[in-house]
Amino acid sequence: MSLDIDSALQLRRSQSLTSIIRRELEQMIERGELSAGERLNENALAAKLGVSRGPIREACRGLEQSGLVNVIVNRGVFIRALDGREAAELYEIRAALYGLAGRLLAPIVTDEQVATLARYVDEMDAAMAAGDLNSFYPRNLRFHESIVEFGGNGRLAAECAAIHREMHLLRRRTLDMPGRMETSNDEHRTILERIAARDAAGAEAALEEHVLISRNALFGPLGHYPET
Amino acid sequence: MSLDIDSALQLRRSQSLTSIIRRELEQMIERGELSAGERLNENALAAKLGVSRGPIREACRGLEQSGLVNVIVNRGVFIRALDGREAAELYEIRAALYGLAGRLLAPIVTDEQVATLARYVDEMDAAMAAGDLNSFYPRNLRFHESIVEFGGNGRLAAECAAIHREMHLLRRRTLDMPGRMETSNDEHRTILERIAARDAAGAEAALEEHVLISRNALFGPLGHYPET
DNA sequence: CTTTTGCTGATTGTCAACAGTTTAAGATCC
DNA sequence: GGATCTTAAACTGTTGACAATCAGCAAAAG
Repeated sequence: MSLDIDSALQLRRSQSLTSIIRRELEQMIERGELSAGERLNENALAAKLGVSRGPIREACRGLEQSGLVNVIVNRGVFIRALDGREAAELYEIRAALYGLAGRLLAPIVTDEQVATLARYVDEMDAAMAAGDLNSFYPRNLRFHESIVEFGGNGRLAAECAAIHREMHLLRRRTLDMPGRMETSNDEHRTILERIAARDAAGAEAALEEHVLISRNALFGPLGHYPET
Repeated sequence: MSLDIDSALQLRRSQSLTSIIRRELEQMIERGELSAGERLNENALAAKLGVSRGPIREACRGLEQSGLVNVIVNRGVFIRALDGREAAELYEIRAALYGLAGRLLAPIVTDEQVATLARYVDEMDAAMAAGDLNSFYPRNLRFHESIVEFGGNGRLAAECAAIHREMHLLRRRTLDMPGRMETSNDEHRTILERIAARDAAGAEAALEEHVLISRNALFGPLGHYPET
């Protein structure tokens, strides 16, 4: 896990140790190597990465601001744990933002972009038929990312990516549920059709609903926020 | 501007210097004491606040992640400047989030909350009649904050506050424009009426439109993003 | 037996110093 | 006079060390 010497020296002209470490920690969280509630030991991390505590601490302050860790004074930094209420809140926001993305994209989408999105959906179908979840998941990610990116609002894309990162703080995954993969891709087809038809309002509604259905698959169709 | 010794020692039991400094810098940006593009000198800041560079740097990494500053390696941290495109993108996101807030609030709003919102609108009318912009602006802020807070999605409120902070990176202010104050409060009344009527879709639409009208007052009603 | 008090080790918060890079002024040359 | 190289000052990136604080445990008091 130690950083390559040559590339590290190259990178340090254009990147600081802090940013490298921050990205490393983000990926560790995304891969689940750091689980929610766990504490980050500054000394241990510094020793493991071969740097001093300064850059580690700076990276942690960045992670704190992006919501991936909690910092308690004189106690340390803890990988943030999303409780049910916070997760539900995030899903609501995510639904609104994806809806916006669909509304933005529909009027300006190119045929080529539609073809790209269609390819993702087809590949998800194939992965589904093969029961290959490890292949399904990245396509699913790319499908949603592409819709947001093609929409042309760069900040929206960044915001959605940040929310997606934060979702990894929740242990349970929606798509792990039996049968969710099939219905999920049906929804993807609906979204695709409405985008291809340049139907802004329809695409917005379909994307919002898609996210909210995912939330309900986790929490059940509640009117209120779940406690845990 | 040096921190009061006694209160500083009190606070250091519950807060780190880093968080104090971060808040201080945020307020400096909000008050316009730090203007866009300006560079932060770590040594000067450290001397001015009576601390070392460590906490300063940590605070800056937090500000970087929340989008208030840009960090260029070996060059320093610069107060971020919002160009027209980024500002327009932010307005789009803000419109969607405020729309969501209205949709969430309408079904659950209490009579007391409606009365509070009505009071803000009345006070804005009074400020308007007196031509008192310095009184209008904080009521306007509280009106929007309250709608988001009453909606019950705490994360949404935090997100809206972050976007609002970021808006201060834009020099021109919407409400400074002649006539905007009047039309703005008309829109507030519409929003209030629809919330009071528990009309979720109507409140959502009114809030979205309100934000987009503000954007257009800045940029003109464009279909595309302005260059500057 | 439970609670409180006082240690001990580990960990965080902060600082001052060092190393490398950028910037800007001055000298040199055309 | 203008351009380019040189050099020094200023600044950032990083480090190691010191002081303050916290968690855990043992001993003493009730």
